[in-house]
Amino acid sequence: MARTKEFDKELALDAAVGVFREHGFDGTSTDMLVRAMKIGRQSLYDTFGDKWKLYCLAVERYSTEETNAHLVMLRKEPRAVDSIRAMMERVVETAEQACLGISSICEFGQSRPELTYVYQTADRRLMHATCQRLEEAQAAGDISGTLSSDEMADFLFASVAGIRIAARSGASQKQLKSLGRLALRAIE
Amino acid sequence: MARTKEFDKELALDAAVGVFREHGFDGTSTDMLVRAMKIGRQSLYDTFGDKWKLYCLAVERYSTEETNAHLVMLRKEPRAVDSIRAMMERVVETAEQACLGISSICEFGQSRPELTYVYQTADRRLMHATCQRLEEAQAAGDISGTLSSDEMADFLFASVAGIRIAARSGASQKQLKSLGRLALRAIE
DNA sequence: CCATTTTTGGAACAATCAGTCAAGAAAAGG
DNA sequence: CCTTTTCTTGACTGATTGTTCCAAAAATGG
Repeated sequence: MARTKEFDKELALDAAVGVFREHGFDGTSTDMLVRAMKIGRQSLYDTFGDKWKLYCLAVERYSTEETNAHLVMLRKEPRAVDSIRAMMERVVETAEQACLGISSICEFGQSRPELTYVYQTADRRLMHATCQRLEEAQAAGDISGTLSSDEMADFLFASVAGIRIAARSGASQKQLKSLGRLALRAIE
Repeated sequence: MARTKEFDKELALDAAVGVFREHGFDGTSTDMLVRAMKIGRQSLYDTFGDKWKLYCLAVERYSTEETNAHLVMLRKEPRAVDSIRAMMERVVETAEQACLGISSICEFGQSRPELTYVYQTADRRLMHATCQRLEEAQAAGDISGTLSSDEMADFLFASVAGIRIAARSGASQKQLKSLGRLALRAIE
């Protein structure tokens, strides 16, 4: 198997994520992609098929990476409630970067099954881990025992979306911190 | 002043809002607009200038109407806390419709000053009324007295965004209700 | 009825779009 | 060295974009 020159596919995908998250699918031209990914146009089509397939791949990659980052936080602290807090704090700190997940949901809603599947896959994985941690925190008496872990997790992820949109609309870091704090307050 | 035939400008704008909120600016073609607004293409350009100006006008109209709807809720109930709840409940009930404000912020962030100005104007008006009501509720002892009205209002609006995105990503009415309830729980 | 104004529809515009083709440059393996 | 594979480049193709022009149709006011 002759391994010849190959550009870094993952790196190129990351660059595509960077463009898509900032300008959306319709707002991104193939020229913008080629420039950002630093590959020839032909390589783009050979490697990723077409613009839509590349977008789906970018959304998928972003989703799994973002989910992984959340999971890392969720396992960071021994006390479950501290991990939950760590997860929200990371969101606050990284909120200045546009979220491709939210952008994609806004742009396409439920109209593209291949995207919906990607969202759901990531959501299920994240939901599972979060609920587990939330139940631990409940058992430890650190958060409310009357709420179901499902609705708490749903609320936290809705809050994440709220925080990111607030950031995109120009909220200060101080305001974002306050949003994160209040989200946790709801489940205490 | 000869009043000649005129199509309903406001009605046409509403139709434009309907298309833009669902497909965004880049995802909307002038053909889609002309069809939805039920006017000739030339009338569109004569009346609204171009696609971008029409979009700005649509965002402005949507913002003020949405703000008005919030304000109506905020004044609906005698008890301040009931009004706040009414405001959130309306959001939950109407969440299946895409929000042009969120869509616009997602698509353009802070990159278009003329849009940013529209957001801020609506936000200021709504913020003022909400803080007033929140302080009333604090005085009545119905919500927390330790939080500032500003951060509570910010949080409620972030929650509105979170709820609407959850809806667009397919959350059930039951889930949305739970989100609204938990948002209020944060400021209790 | 006529004159004026507004709206319409289609044709045409240049610009840009996504995607393809072909030739050559660069890299890798022998 | 040469061959093979991969990548890049630029030109090219239709299709679609936003926008304008123009003439006909419709509606209004007198």
